[in-house]
Parts: sequence; structure tokens; C-alpha cells
Amino acid sequence: MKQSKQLIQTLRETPKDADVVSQQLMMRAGMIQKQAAGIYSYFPLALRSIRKFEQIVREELAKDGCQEVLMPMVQPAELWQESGRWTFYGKELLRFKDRKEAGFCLGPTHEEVITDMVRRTVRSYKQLPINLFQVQSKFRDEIRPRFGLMRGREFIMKDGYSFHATDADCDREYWAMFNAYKRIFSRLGVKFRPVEADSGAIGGSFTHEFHVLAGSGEDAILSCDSCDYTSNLEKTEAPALAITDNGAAFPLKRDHFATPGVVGQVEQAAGMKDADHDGMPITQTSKFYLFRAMFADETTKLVGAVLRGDHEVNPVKVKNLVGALDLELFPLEEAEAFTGAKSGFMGPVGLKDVQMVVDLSLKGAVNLTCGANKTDYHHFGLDPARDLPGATFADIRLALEQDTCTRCGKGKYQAYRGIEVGQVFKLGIKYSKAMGCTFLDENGKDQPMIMGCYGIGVTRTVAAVIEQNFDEDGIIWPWPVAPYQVHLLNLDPANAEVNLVANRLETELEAAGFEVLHDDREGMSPGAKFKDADLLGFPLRLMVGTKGLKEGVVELRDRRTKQVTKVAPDAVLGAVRTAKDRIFEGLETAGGR
RNA sequence: CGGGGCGUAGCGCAGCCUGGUAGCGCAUCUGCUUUGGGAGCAGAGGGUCGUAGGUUCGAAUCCUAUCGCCCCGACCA
Repeated sequence: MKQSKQLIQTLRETPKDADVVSQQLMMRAGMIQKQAAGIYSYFPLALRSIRKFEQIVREELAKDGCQEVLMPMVQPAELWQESGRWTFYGKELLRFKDRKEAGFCLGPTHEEVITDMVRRTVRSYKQLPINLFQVQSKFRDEIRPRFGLMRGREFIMKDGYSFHATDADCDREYWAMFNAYKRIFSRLGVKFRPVEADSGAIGGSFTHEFHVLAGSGEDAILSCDSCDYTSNLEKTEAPALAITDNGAAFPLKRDHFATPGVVGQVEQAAGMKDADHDGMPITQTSKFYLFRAMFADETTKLVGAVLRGDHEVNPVKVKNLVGALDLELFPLEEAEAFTGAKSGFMGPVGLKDVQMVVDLSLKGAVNLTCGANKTDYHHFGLDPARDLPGATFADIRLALEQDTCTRCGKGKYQAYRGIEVGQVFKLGIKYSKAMGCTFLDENGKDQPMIMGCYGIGVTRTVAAVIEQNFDEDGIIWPWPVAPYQVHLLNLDPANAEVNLVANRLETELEAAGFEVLHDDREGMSPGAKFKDADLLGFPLRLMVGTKGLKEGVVELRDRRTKQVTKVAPDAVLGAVRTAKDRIFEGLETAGGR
């Protein structure tokens, strides 16, 4: 393919509003253009990568018997009213009316449509299980789209849905998809992890997210260095730490420490002074959070969370513990009014009508400090079990790197940043029940189908690949999704011999099945072509120039290692094959474990 | 939502404070010379200065509104 005929317009300078590496490089490489906040056009190079990844997805899903469909992006309001999400889904659901004033929305996901399709088609257990997927554009009107393709409003997604007669069969499919996803991301050639995640308010017994590891990832992940346990930080189980020995328990000393104006846990610990103490160890302090929990029956309740001073609360754990639908920090003004103390001096003692939860690492702890609910004062001698009657002890803290793994008890957690690119989820009968998607079982009884759903953010994955694979010069494409595999640089198109050799190599490599972009642009200095090639980042660069041909060689350069091999033109095909094999040997597929 | 910043040629920016009718680099086009890490010279095209009002003889510049874009935010519970 001749580059001079391709629509590839590189930019020397980084567009101002590109804030993450993948967006900067894709815009500079002329792969994408922004049309509006979170809405992009894909140019040929980008589309080639996207299509390649889609192809991997299709091939792997086909192995598990998944069937591809295509559903409408514009969906009728009625379906969403049936599932209850028309009102429940927030402003991310872009709603509008057609000329007849009928309600519609742009599909942010397709549970409703697929459920409708299946309920109108499938009637018997003999037609189950079935697993349908599509690759399609989604629209979610994000509050704050950012990070280029990683959190856009319109994006391409592979979404799949399975329907089963039994719970066990749904579980089987779940793990089949789990393994299919492992194959997909392994083939992609990136470092990734399947991660246990919180299943959220939707319910469902379990869910895994697939994360591409990258320093710029939005999600924190902890992974045991000894066993398989890998989880999203919002779910990671935290071990109960050994109780700090604070001596024999003494009664609660109210308002013991005067700590005027000292705010912040570390400063407070240092500021707690009396005859016997010049500051307290932070492990002997406690911190207190007041939440308002909202429940399915629309009631609310105050929940107080007590943790060791150096620990952070994990609101997701608190939410799940009290069985709330949603949990929010009690607004500061209301909290101050409720406790009678300014921020920094609130505490759990003596509060009425608050459900207290205490972190496991404080179970058995005594002689702690806590806010006195009186501005500028702290209590001393808190014994949660004694002073907080009715309190529940549970794991409610954020796990930390180097915490001991709760699963194997041996390893330590290692922290990673991840970009969530896929999720497998067991839906159960939430949609099938609400929408009457039923089948007749062996006994002729009507049953709601058990559903699973499985998503992969296609465009986000392509961006994530770049977030993980780049250097100061540009993108470093993994072979499987590189727009082209070989960038053939014709360094002197005006020279007949150079031209001849370059054209011959292009033909030869393409005939051998390689995807070659031949930079045959005239009047461009070699340096400029090198820069462009680095930016576009195809795995191999083949340079044909006057200088080399004088020695009877052309040069093959590995984009990632920057290693250059000089080969005779006749030996290029073999050298490219060898280089490809070498690249595949080094291909990162970690995470498949 | 709160706070901050920015909208001037395809991209990156200057000009604005102190009003006088728009400029630089890259990119694009033409010609000549160049050709191994973003070449040189000469010339050319391209902007109702986000939009709408207002002040003024005169507004990119001052005022008001509006739209768009970007960033940041909650060791305190």
C-alpha cells in the first residue's frame, strides 16, 4: 500500500485538548479527530486496528458458539419502561422524541432489546442456551467525557448476552466467556488481568472485570504476588491487622485531648498531648465517617464507620454490609449540625440512631482516641466493643499494597493501575422477569430465563493498548492490532534503483501476506519519514535508501527494541519472518493465569 | 455540582493590559536547489478573531450575556 495514496496526516505538535497519551498520539498520528466532547471520527489507520481487534473477538467468541447479531442504536422508550430503567437510568441515557412525539433513546447498552428479541423468538428449553453478541456503537451521555477514546460518549463496544434454562448452565457459560476473554486479551498482546469486581446495585452473584495494565489506568487493582487473587481495590478483601497493644483498658476519658484547630489525621495524632503523651501513634487513633444509606424501599439511615486513623474507608464495602442501594457521605453541614462538632472532631460515641460499623482491624482494640463531637476535643480510651453497643465489626477498609492476601494467607498485595476493557457479568433474571422473557421447561412450566452479559469496550481497548505501549517517539503497536505490520520507507523515491527495490519489496512482502505501508512520498527528507514512522509505530520498519543500496543492503528496524538488522534485498522476506517470530515470542500475554 | 483556565488560519501560539481594521511557526500549493533523524530559498492561498448584544467615529482588544472546550476538587467524616 502506497502511503502517498493514504489519508494519513500527521501532526508535529500535540493538540492542546488531548490530555492522555493515547489520545495525543492517535491525534498526532492522524488516526482520530474529535467532533465534539467525547465523540470521535476514526480515520483509516485507527479503523484498521479497531477491525483487527474486532476480528480477534469474533474468532474467539465463535469458538464458544456465540452468534453475531446487530441491534438498533435507537431504541423505543417502551422497552426501557418495561425494564424500569427509563426512570432509573440517569442522565447518561440520551432520550429524545421522534416527529410523532414518541419517546426514544440512544442505546447505552442493549439488555432491553436483546431480551425483547429473545422473548419473541425462544419458547422452549430446547432452544436454550443461546449466546448472542454484537459489535456496535454505544452512546452514554457521560457527565464529564475525558481521556480521549477511554471515556468517550460514543464508543464501539462488543456486547454479548446469554440465555439459559438453569442457573448452573448460566454459570458454565460465565466461565466459558471468562476463558474466551482471557484468550482474546492474550491474543491482543498486552499485559492484562482478570479482576474480581463489585457487582454493584444490579445484584448478581459475581463478576469479573478485565483490565489492561497501564500507569494511566483509572482503576486501582491489587494482585497477590503468590496466588491468583486479583481484585478491584473497591472489592479487595483487607486482612484484619494485629491489634496494637495499647495496654490495659481504661474507661473512656471524655474530652481528654484538647486539639484546637488541628485537622487531619496525622496532625491530630501529633497534636494529642497530655502529661503522659506527646502525640499519639496514629495506629491508636480512630477516624469516623458518617454516611447516609439509601435502601430499595426508599428509606434512609445514617451509618457511622469507625476505622483506625491510618486506614481509609471503602464505601463499597460499607454499602454492601448494610445492604444499601446507594451510600453517600452525609453532607458536611448536616453532619456538623447532627454531631454538634466541626469537621475533624466528630466521633462515634453517643450518637443516636446511627448504625455503627467498625473495621475488623479495631476488633479488640482499646484505649483509642476519637472525635468528641465537641469542636477542638478528642476522647481517649475508646473501646469500640464496650463504647459502641450494637456496632458491627467487619472488613470495611480499603486494602493496602503489602497487606497479606486474605485468600492464600501467604502473598502480599501488589498494586497496579488498570483500564477496564471488559466485563463478564451474571445478570440472573432481572431483565427476563421484568420483561417476561420466559420459556417452557421440561415440565411445561413457564420459567424466566437466566441471563449473563459480557462486554468489551473495543475502542477503549485500542486506546488502552497505546496507553501501555508507547515511548517518547510515538506508538509501539503490538503486532496483532498494528494498522500495518511493516513500514517500508523509501528514503529516496527520486532514485530509480531505490524506487525499484522498494517497490519490489512491497510486492514481495504483500504477496507473502504481510501488511505493508510503503512510504513513497516524494520531496520529504529521510528524517521526516523516520519521525513519522516512529509516531505511527508499526512493529517493523524497512528502510531502503541510496546509502544502504551502495553496500547492497536494506535495513530492518524493530520499533520496540530499536534494533537494526542489515540484510540484502533478496533476504528481506526471510528476515521479516524471523523478526515477526521474535516479536511474537516476546509478546506480552501475562494475566492469562 | 463547585472552583480555575482557554476559544484568533488545519495544528501550536502571539496580539488584548494601553481600541485604529490581524501576525508568527508548523502544515498546504508553485518553482528551484536538496535527500539517512522533522532541509533551504523565493513566492502563494487560507481567518466575519466561538456566538449574540452593548459602549465607541472605530472593537480580536472594553462591558454584558451565551455556547463550546480543557483542567482541578473532597489524608477533615
